[in-house]
Amino acid sequence: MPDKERQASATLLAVDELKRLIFTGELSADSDHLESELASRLGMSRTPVREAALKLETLGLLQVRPRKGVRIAALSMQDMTDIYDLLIQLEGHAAGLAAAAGHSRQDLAQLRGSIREMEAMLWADNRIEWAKADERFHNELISLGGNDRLAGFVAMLNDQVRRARNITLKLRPSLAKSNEDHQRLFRAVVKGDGELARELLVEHRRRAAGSLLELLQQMGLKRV
Amino acid sequence: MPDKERQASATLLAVDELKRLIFTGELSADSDHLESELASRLGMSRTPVREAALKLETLGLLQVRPRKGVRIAALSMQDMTDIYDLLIQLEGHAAGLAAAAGHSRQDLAQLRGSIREMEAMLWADNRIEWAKADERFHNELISLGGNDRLAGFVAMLNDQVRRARNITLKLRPSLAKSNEDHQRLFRAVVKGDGELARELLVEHRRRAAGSLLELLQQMGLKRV
DNA sequence: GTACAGCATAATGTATACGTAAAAAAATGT
DNA sequence: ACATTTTTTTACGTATACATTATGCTGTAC
Repeated sequence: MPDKERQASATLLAVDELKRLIFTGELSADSDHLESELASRLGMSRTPVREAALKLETLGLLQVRPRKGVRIAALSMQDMTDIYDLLIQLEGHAAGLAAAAGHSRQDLAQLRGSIREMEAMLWADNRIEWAKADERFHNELISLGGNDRLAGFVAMLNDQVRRARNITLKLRPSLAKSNEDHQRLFRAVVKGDGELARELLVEHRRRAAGSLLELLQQMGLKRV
Repeated sequence: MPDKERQASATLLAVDELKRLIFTGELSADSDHLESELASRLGMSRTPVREAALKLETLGLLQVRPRKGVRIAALSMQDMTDIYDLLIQLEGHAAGLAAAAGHSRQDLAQLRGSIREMEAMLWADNRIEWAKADERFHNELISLGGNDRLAGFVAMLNDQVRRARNITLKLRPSLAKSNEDHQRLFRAVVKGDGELARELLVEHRRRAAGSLLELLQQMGLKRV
């Protein structure tokens, strides 16, 4: 059997790599970069880099500015509150849909698995892996809602705040409380109680958003 | 003074023009088009057309498919219900924010103007202009909510259903009922009652979405 | 020393060229 | 006649070349 993995296009590689550079902060917020510079950095010509930049622009991660190159988007506190307000509404609605859809225990197996994983990582005090499992849990829940566009919007907003979330991840207190929330949310979904699932999700996210914003303010970060 | 209007870039022209062709149906749903074909049609080279296509792809209006050209996105009934479900949530939330923000009568002048315009167009039986004023009203309301990303998402979803909406515009009954809704919604916003504004918006949109979907089903359109 | 004009420079926006891979067409054998 | 292999064509993905235009610098005038 020949190589199974298909040859990814340079443009898609550029999208992934630029995202990575943005999320890790290697390309810092509000910094400018020439297309040619990024191209040589990624080992390709300007064309795929430019195409990737245009995609990332519509995703809100950067701006392509005439003759100024690419500017990595930074978020003000207002942006952060706007994004979290939206995220809470969208995820809350999705949680309601997921619960109301009446999924079988089989459908919810992955969700349960993510919760278990989070518990394990909590014990192991591994925040990185805990955060990954947390995101998996939320993504699975949203998928169970069944509205792909909603899931897309949520993914987009999550990408926009990923840098900020990474910064504060190490400092956030009480991941244990988070795990309790997930347990209760899961039970609400199993029960098929959409309204309860929605409320629990909203409360859960609201608290997380609040503590994240507080942390950023304590750190004195005006733009992230 | 030299020409004040700045020379729009070919890529932005291509975006606008392709949007227009998609909205009017000149590029019909599920149809395929070569990049070179579109380029000569728009009187430019492949590059800006391709860049525009990539942008429109992330906006959900078409797909760029390897060696098949661009395919104009068609919506299934499921897509339509997903989109309207999302639109209702987002606009409802925005209406609540707009009302709760406690805007002055001055801030609401444009909103009032759009309502007046709709009433006038209702009397004149001009559905095209009525629809434009209707969209203006909704956009202004959302802007008053103050969350630009929310407004962007709504605009994106509106673009995705624009074709379908155009098709059914001529057939929709009772625009008068719509106008009543707007009046009541406006009063709720003036009063600063966020919860009421939200409910009114949600009901208003739900009914409109329901009748639109019903019309499409009656017409036997599986994909629009 | 300051202001302005003209020029040089640099980076984008767009066009074009080209290699590659997939699809279509043709040819060959059974 | 049908299946299979080979050839040819086609359209994209990417690289490169070029034109355009903003920006900054330099020089000159006041």
